[in-house]
Amino acid sequence: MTSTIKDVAAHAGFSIATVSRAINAPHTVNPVTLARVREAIDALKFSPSPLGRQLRGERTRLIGVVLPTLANPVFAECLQGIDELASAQGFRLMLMTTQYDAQRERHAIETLRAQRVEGLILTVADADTHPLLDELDADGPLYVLMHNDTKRRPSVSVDNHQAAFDGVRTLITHGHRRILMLAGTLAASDRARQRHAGYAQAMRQAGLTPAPALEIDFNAAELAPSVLAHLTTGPQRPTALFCSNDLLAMVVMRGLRRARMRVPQDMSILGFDGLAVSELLAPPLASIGTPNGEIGRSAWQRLMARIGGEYSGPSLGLALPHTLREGGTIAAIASVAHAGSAQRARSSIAS
Amino acid sequence: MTSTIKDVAAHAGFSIATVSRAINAPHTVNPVTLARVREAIDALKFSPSPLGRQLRGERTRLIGVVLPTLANPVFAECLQGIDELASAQGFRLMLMTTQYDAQRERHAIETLRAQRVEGLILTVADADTHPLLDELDADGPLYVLMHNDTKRRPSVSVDNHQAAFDGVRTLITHGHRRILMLAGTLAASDRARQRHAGYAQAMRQAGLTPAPALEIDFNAAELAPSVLAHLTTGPQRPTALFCSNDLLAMVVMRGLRRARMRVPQDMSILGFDGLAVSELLAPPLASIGTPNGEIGRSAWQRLMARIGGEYSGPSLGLALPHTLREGGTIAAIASVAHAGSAQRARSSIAS
DNA sequence: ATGAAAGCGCTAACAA
DNA sequence: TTGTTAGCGCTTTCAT
Repeated sequence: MTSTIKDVAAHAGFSIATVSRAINAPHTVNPVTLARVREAIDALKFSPSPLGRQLRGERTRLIGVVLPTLANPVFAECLQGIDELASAQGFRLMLMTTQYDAQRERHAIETLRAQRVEGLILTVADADTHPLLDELDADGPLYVLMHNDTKRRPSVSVDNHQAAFDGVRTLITHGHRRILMLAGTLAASDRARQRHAGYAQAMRQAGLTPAPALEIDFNAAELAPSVLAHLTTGPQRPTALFCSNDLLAMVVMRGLRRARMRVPQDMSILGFDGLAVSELLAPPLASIGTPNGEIGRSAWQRLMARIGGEYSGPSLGLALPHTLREGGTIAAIASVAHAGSAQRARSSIAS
Repeated sequence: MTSTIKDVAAHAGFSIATVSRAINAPHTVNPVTLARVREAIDALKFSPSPLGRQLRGERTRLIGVVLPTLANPVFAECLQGIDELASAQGFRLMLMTTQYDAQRERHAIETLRAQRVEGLILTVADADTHPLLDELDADGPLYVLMHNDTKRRPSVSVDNHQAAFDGVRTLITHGHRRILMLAGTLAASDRARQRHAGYAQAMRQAGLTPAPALEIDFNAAELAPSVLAHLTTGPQRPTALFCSNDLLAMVVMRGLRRARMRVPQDMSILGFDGLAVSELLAPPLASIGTPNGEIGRSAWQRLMARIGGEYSGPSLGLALPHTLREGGTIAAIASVAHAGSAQRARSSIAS
């Protein structure tokens, strides 16, 4: 294994060039020679070092993947999709996570670039205004964005605006009028903004007034009391929450339950991501689903197309279809009106 | 960026050797020279190609990670832990997943080895009988196993036997006597066997008869009718289920609910993994927790120790402490006895 | 303190 | 068809 092409050449009694050819262009070498070389390769358990090839300026067969985090299954699922195709096609993946930090995004890209990856698949905080991406556009490597829904750069995503619009429409259709949007770590991201825009449009179109997104630190795993109060008290309290991702929705759901609010009777909840696990909740979380595995695979294919030079210039941003999973966390507004009965039910659950 | 050490040398007016020294051993070069070289480096935005270094036989600063899947957050969390330390220490991670397939395990290891990784962190299906690991011991890169609980090789895990024992003890303490163990894809893995052994020991110690683990394909996302029947009907039906992982537990929980079984009143459930998401269920899943991030970090540290030559021979298998998260899915057996009331409750929920 | 040169494993002209 | 040779970018003797 630690043997080199030289060893094989010596063992087989030919030059290293012949060995190289035997490996890379078998048809150009005499069958008998070929056989001998192969024998030697087997005997020495030789496998050509990618390093030599890579340095030689050949294709490195290395793809860099930059993700915010793996703690969110969304990205783990994307990565899974990428990995499927990558390993099937003999590429190696180099992974870096950024924790949504611009500094780390820069570092990751530079590291990967230094490693001479042939391409990059990335999810960044903000795709439109990212100077790094301009640099990549300028002198490579080629990249495809994932989950960054932008028209200006090659990307695979869903139409976040439309998806949020559809979801909020559904809430409105169920009779909700006081709908609040909750956003997590993504608050500063392009996705969050687009989702909020979709929410706002749906609200306005129904003659309702959109509110700014309420930012939640969902790593805290506990809902802040002030937030909870905001959600649960007062005559203007929302009857439905649109959460910018499922993890957040799950945390909120739990927080509400602890405050003796019933979901969906006292509060409807709509998530975003369509995580497999969130469907296992009781009731299953209603959520706008993004085809994560497919997004990963699709990003891979686009990247390969770009690398192969068959890049279709016109369609920069590819939006895959989103789905609307109607779980059990959306109630028609009628059932919310009866504060009295909700009250009763609540106390019956109490401790 | 695409500039080489040569360009820098030319630009600075020194030889490439001096540039190399300026980078790797600044103190050995004249301060004035150093300044000039650095200037050139900045001007050309030069960063040394890892490829050259790697080929030169230097350290590649590359670590391979081999995991069964990323669809299970357990591994995503481990990877997250690894990545934290790796990027902090300037290492690059090369990732491959195996889908629990021995063939792919082999392929992954060979690929990574060919890439000249300095070390390997892996989770394999069966650590004890794995011929590949013997090869690695012989002349592979150094490795550390993760979540493979074996005494024979360097590994970081929990004591699966003990953990399962503790968990099942708790079920028994709650009065359960007919406890069944359910296993998923891991059925063939060393972990699953150890967990089953722990289950069996706890059962026997309480004078109960352990049953073979019931194998469930939890990728199906639906419980097979035959399985469901097995769990829910007959006088010998179990009152508690010990699931070999949380994902499985979640699927089972949902399946039971659909069959109008209440958790925990009609069936207690104990999971394994302690996933963050499973705690967001209602009720929160009782689960034996493994410190995944910590396992990842710990595996990293052991690997670094081995690579650095400070390997502590004696303690091959490191078992991190597991936790027992007592969620809401375990009921004392008394409440199960009243089949009548359960029946009533069930029908009141019906459709 | 600096430079010249060899070589890591490999591929691709170019020769024979 | 096969061999010779020149690098790819870098580090590292060994000279100077």
